[in-house]
Amino acid sequence: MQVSDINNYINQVSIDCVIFGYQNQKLKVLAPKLILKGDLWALPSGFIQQEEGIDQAAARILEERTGIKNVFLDQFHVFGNVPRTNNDVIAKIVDLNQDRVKDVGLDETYFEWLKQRFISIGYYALVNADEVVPTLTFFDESTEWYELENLPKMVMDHNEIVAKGLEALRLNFDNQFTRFKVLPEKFTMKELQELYEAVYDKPFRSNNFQKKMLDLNVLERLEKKFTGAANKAPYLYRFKA
Amino acid sequence: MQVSDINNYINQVSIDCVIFGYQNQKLKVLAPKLILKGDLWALPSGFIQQEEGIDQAAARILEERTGIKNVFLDQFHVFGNVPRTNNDVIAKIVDLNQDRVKDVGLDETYFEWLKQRFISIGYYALVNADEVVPTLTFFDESTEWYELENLPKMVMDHNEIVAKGLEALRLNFDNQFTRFKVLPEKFTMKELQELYEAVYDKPFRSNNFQKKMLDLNVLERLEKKFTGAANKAPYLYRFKA
DNA sequence: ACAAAAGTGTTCAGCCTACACCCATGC
DNA sequence: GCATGGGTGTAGGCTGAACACTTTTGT
Repeated sequence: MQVSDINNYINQVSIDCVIFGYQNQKLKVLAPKLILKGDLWALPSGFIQQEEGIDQAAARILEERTGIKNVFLDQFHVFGNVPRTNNDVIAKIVDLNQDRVKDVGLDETYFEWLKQRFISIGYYALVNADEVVPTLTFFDESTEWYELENLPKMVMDHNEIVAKGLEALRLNFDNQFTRFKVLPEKFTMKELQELYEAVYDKPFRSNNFQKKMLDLNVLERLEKKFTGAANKAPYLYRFKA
Repeated sequence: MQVSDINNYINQVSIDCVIFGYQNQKLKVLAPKLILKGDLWALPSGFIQQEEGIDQAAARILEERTGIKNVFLDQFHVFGNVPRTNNDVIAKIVDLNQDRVKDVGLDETYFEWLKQRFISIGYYALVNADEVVPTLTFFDESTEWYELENLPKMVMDHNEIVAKGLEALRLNFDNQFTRFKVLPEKFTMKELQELYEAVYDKPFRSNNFQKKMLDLNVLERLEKKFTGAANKAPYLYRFKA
């Protein structure tokens, strides 16, 4: 991050990404832990360049933080009620990490810029957690996946942003689940059901679930999958083109 | 509008208000006509002050343009894909209205500021059109209510913003209609139905409509309303506190 | 008595839920 | 054959739409 960059960003506007990850039949959220004495987390965030659209910016930020390209992202809300600054947290981090400040080429101007009031546009995405290779920024100590029940304390209104992002994910999931690349190319109905159960955190009945899915008319039934298990072989499905 | 104001605004962020008005059983949109040779309209817009939240800013902008206070406003989308500037339109208006520029205390700095790229937060509201006393800005020739079918050509993506605002209004109407102050304190079921029919631009069956409304459990039935007409007197209703 | 419009009841179809049953597979 | 889990069928309940009917009011 070069200081010159801040001149190319839109001022006082940020993008916060609620990156949901699917892993071991569980829905998780990616959250960097801030490099502080206390325990405090944040959402992966970034800023909007003058030449790029906001959707584009969100995709770039997500790629910078996770290494994953071509992810479907959806904007869900803008958070901009005052007071909304990270003033004290940034000051503390800078203070505690003086030794690293020069190494990474940051300077006081940048930190002051960050301490302004920000309006933040919330985006959510759903990715395969195992594909993610998190990149740490100057402010991060580590980045981990957290289950929604164990979500740690986050800066400002970031906990609220996650809650609203989850709400939006669930609300739109029937229309969007084919666009998230979390299942293998070919998958069984059971695998799709497990994904649904993770997202909504509740069980579905397999027969009714299958009926609902097939009625959506977005699945293509393929050959059967012989697993070697002592039971009927399930069909494989693929999303229609 | 003082030039000094732009230093107190958040840069490159605006708020566009889709102000729906109810009048003569019709749903309309408030749109100022730009003071140009050609015919071009825009949405009432404004900017966010450093000390105010975005919801607050939207309420202030709406009040500045319509004179109405305490209106329920809902944020529905952010528009921020590039290119998104009013460059040419502003240049033309300034050029055509040189004589008025100094009178109203505007200067080149302000116009240059306006020509930047803007990210715009969309809000919608629904008001009683007859209560509105529109205020004209430097850029407006007039301000009128337009029925949705006759919506004129607007700058940038403003037509799209209206479309998305209408979609949001309809989507949330069952949950929000009690918060819009467009009906009199006491109203008949028929009056409520006419409002619904205006919003959704389709007829409802009075018996099914009544059942649905009463099931929502937000209406309080009051005394009958004797109009003098040669038919059964309808009940009056009030929104529950 | 009658017309006009408000209000109520009732049936029908569609959808989701829940329970029961049948089928393929490997031991 | 039998346990296991996939897949299908069907009855019950809820919701919303359409139709028919009853009630109230002023002329």
